Amino acid sequence: MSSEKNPTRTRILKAAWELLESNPGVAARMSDIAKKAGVSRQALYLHFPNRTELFVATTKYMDEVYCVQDSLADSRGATTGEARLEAYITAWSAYVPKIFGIAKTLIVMSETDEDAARAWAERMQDMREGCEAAVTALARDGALSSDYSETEATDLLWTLMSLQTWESLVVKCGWDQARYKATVLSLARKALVEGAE
Amino acid sequence: MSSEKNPTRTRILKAAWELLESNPGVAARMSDIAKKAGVSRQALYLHFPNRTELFVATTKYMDEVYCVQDSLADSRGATTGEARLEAYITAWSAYVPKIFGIAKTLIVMSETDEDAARAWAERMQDMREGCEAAVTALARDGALSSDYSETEATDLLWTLMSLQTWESLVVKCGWDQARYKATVLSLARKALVEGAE
DNA sequence: TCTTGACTTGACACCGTGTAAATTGACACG
DNA sequence: CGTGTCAATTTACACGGTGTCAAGTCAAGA
Repeated sequence: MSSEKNPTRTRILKAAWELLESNPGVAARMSDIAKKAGVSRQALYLHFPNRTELFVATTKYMDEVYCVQDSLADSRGATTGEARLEAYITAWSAYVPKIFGIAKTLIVMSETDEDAARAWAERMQDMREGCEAAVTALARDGALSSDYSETEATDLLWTLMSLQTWESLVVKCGWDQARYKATVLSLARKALVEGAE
Repeated sequence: MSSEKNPTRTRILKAAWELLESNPGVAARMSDIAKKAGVSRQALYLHFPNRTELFVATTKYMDEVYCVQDSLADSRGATTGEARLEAYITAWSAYVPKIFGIAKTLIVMSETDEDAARAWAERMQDMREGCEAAVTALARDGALSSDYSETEATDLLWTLMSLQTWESLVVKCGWDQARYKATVLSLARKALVEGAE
């Protein structure tokens, strides 16, 4: 939608996206983004009130491009709780590497910037709801481990699936995506599914 | 040792410590630290070449105060691999909350500061060696799960025990320390120990 | 032709880090 | 007693990055 509406705005968003993706965490400067977009630095402030809001808008733009809702919603089709758990972990695993660059930047900024913190927390809340749904489905099946309450199980799953865990295994330890996914899934099963091997 | 040697230097270190502990991640400014230490901002530069080095020195000062080596070394006394795993997780669990404030700051700084990144990576390397030792002990006992190579098992344990995992469960989800420790231990056992329930 | 809106240029204020120079005050040594 | 030295102070400034402001350009459209 916004692609048609406002060409330079999307040009800026794409520039920000590429920069954040190519070196995650290292917050790109406004002048870098402007240069990449072929636009003056001040033009950025015509479209976004400040740096943080530009980055937040970039994440929203990405969600739009990759129809996030659709891909994460797939897990809702699963019948059993265990199938749902697997479907959700699979969908999320595919999503994480795409958003890592910008997400990492937002996480780092969260430490000093209130708006960034709120924006990021909101996204993580959405993700948490998916975890919660999987846990609830497990509980409904009577398959949830007695070691954890539903809330604790959600906390744990949410932590296992966090960007930080992905970063640790994939980026820092050099695991490939398939190994990562299989391990998180296995860990989640062993911890949360009653009687799992 | 340094406590005797150089009073103002340690006063600065203590001030930095307190500030970093009270609001983790939000990198305290030099002027804040100076004010807290009751010293001019410029005096800081007489003792430390720059902000990063001041923070790195603060972590070393903390290690000195809490004899880290001693407490982490306890796990070496354990006979079986499983006992060693438990001892190491126990020791580390007790240590994490103490260093969290400053560690978080260093992690955030790592994204933009080369020196901070190196200093932090070095500390994490030390921690990793402890994980590796526990995994090796498990393998020696023939108790290491066949799902993972020794390297992978070390990666996984290292990730489970990372500050990020602690932060997610304890800070963001509000778990208490005992619950955190029990869960990480249980997770590590289920994942890494062959035939663990 | 006149207007409007998007964008540009150039200048500037603000903040935080790091550097530099000149000054004060205490203490030790001959 | 003066002298040197060392720690710390004050004041000032350069630099880089964000965000603001004012004035000017330029093309499209009524």
